[in-house]
Amino acid sequence: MRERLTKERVVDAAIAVADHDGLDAISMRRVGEQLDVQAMALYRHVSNKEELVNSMVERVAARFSVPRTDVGWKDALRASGIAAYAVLKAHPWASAPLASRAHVGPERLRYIDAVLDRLREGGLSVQLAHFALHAYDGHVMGSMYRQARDEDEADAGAEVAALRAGELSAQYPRIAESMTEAVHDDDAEFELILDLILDGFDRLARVGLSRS
Amino acid sequence: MRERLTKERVVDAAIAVADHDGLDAISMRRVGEQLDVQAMALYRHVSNKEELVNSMVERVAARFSVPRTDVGWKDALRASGIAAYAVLKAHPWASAPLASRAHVGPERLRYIDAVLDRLREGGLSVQLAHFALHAYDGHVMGSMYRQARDEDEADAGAEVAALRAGELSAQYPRIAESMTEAVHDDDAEFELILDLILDGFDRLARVGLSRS
DNA sequence: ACCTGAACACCGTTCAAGT
DNA sequence: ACCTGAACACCGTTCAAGT
Repeated sequence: MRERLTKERVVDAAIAVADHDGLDAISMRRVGEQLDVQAMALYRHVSNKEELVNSMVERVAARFSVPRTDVGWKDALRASGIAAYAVLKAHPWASAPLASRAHVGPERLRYIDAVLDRLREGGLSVQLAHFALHAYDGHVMGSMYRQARDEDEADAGAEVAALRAGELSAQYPRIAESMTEAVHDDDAEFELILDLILDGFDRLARVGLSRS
Repeated sequence: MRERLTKERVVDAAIAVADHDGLDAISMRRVGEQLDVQAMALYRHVSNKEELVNSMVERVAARFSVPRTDVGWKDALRASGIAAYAVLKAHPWASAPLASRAHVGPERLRYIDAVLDRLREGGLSVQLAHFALHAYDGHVMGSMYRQARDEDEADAGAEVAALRAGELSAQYPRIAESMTEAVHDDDAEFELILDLILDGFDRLARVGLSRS
């Protein structure tokens, strides 16, 4: 009845749990349950929980598509950034480990190398490309990290609730203004800042960063 | 002998533990031990672990100094960003909760309101200031979040170790180039990207973002 | 060869009991 | 009023045992 366990099935099951209930819901017992197996059986396929999580993250990173080489570097990186953002939207729990750079595996390296290559081709020095990678990557992973927590916990806190209700607007007038007048469109915001980063580094590259 | 417990002492002890061993080392039993008290005694002063962590984060946020109002907005925000970054460097465990926007308390709101005020004064529309806040805040909190994990775990992974050893440089040539030729100066990187963000939004404000 | 049961040292948290 | 002990339902992980 029960299929034989494989590492692939273990990681799949863990991803299903995380997609449903978040990364904190991952426990060896819970993943085992998902597979109709005792927690201890998982240790045949992953050496410990950390390796399981790393494998889950790698699986997500494997879905990041490398920037195209047949269009301009900014267009290519813009598109690959938006694509990675979309992948993360489907697996928001992966944002935290990805943003924190805990364990960088081969899939991640493949992606990073391709991004660096585009940046270099865009005329950025090795030094500037290194900075640009961190700005780009930090923005892509970091944006989803912030959003993930904004949603999944309704743990807004008493103050934010009061703000939303219109109280405290005297105490924090600019926040009140922002909450009532600004459009809160995470996707538009993501793209605007992404462009700002790419254009900013383009400008720096063209000015020529002599020190490097 | 033992001083009476107060919420302040509980939070102080927890911060000491986190400064020493990271956020994951925080447990009610461990914090109790630090205070020569059973874990259960802490529940007199915090309603649960989540509230304890929120209080720890608020204490760090209390040390963020608001941007000055007697200099230009970009200089002011540049300085306050660097100051916040320095505070986080002393308490890197706070970066994760701050970057994720889990629980925003009064100290955080005070800081955010002041940043928004400077941005508005710089001529940014409500909409643009809202985006700029996220870019600015995400960069400040996010940079330290990445660095925190880069260091505290020597869990670099087999691949990164191999890269450092010069192997795999054929497979990931751009990463190899970056590792050998680029200067890895986190502070300089932080400031360059901070400037890029501030200058970018300044430019957008001056061009006039008609939609908003 | 593959999975399980029992066990160990941890968690957060509740609640009745001690002083 | 303030702290503790015992307990409950969880963790990750080890190891000997079962099939």
